[in-house]
Amino acid sequence: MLLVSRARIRPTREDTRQRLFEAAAGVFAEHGVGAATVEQVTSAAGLTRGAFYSNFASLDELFFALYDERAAIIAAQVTDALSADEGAPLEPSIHAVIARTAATLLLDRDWLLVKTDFLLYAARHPDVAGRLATHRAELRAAVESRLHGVRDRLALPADVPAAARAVVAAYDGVTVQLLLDGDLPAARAWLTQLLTALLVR
Amino acid sequence: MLLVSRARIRPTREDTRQRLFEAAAGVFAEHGVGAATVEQVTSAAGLTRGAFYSNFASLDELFFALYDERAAIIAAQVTDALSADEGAPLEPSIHAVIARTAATLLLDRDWLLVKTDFLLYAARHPDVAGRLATHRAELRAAVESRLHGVRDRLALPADVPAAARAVVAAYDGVTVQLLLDGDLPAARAWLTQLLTALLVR
DNA sequence: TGTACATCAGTGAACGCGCGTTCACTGATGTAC
DNA sequence: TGTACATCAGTGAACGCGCGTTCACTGATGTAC
Repeated sequence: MLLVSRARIRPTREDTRQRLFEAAAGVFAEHGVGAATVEQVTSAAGLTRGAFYSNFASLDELFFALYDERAAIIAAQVTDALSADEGAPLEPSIHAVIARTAATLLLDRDWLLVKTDFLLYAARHPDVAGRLATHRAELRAAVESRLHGVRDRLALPADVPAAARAVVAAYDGVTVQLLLDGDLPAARAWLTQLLTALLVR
Repeated sequence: MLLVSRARIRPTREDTRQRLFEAAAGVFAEHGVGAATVEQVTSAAGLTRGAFYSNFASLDELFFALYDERAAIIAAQVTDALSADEGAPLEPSIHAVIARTAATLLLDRDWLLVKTDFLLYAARHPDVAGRLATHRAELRAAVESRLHGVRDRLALPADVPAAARAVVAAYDGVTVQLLLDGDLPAARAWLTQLLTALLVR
């Protein structure tokens, strides 16, 4: 049984995994998946390379695990944020929905870098493309379900799925611009403008 | 003076550079810039590593030179294609302009991979981001100049630059989808649909 | 046209480093008595 | 509560490979006479 009174000296296995995750997120964002090394990740985590091999079989495996974890968190956040006011007594205006979508979708630069790296990885290794497709489908489903509430006011009212895909395309397009200039407020404004043009009749 | 009558045995320096370019385009597309090695490029070109160092200082330098060359070719192609019917007796319909834009912009998968790799590289190394910005500005200018011909029929008639940026954003968004599924006809159709929604009043 | 010489692009062997991967070992944690 | 033992997560040294980079050399091309 675990002695709660005595302070724990050695971190649990899960602690170590988490430290590797966090260090890897930074290293992958900075150098890219292709160029990252085990040494960079473990030294950023303050561990030895042996610790890495005790927890993962390869950098790719860590990269996938990291992507899955972060993608799940983000999908849940987006779903929560978008469905928060659903079924409220007063149906929100479509502009309010767009504002919330634009505010929710754009995330921090490190994640965009890792996500784009994963896009390239998936494009080059079709066998892992399914992971990315799953994540995108989750986001699309969240947007779609949100759009149903305002479907009569959509520019493409008969085709909510197409509208949701258009939202994702606009998001991807703005992501590229954001990666280039790093101007988050401008990206949000631009995304709002695009979504309005795409969705409002 | 060069003897034209005798068949040339040894390729010119420019030939070698070109062979390295072509081999590198394939290797970068397949493995990514981060993971590509000098050995992969030179063996794909049928040369030794020494030949590489006789022509370039580093893989990065080759990558930049390749990007510049291809980007210039593509910018010229797009400009030509879009301005081909300008000043024609009959102003083309906006739908014709959209169709031509959609047909012109989407290019082969290898280029999309390299281009996206360069996007990530630029995002991580702001000092080279200017090269990419230049290329994007050329494309945007070509689109913008084309849109002027149909400005009265645009959804954003007062703001042709914004319309041109929207075209680029839609293009970037569709690029992501195309990298994932490789379905070029679907991507073209989808780009046409997005551009129509964005541009046609 | 022919010969002797200079140039220099590409060769391929060599060197050394960094990295991936392994593994005997350490010492903290958990368990049995 | 205390002691002896088992487990096993992480250490860090070691090995070997692949790669970047260099450089003396080769032989095709260009030039001078």
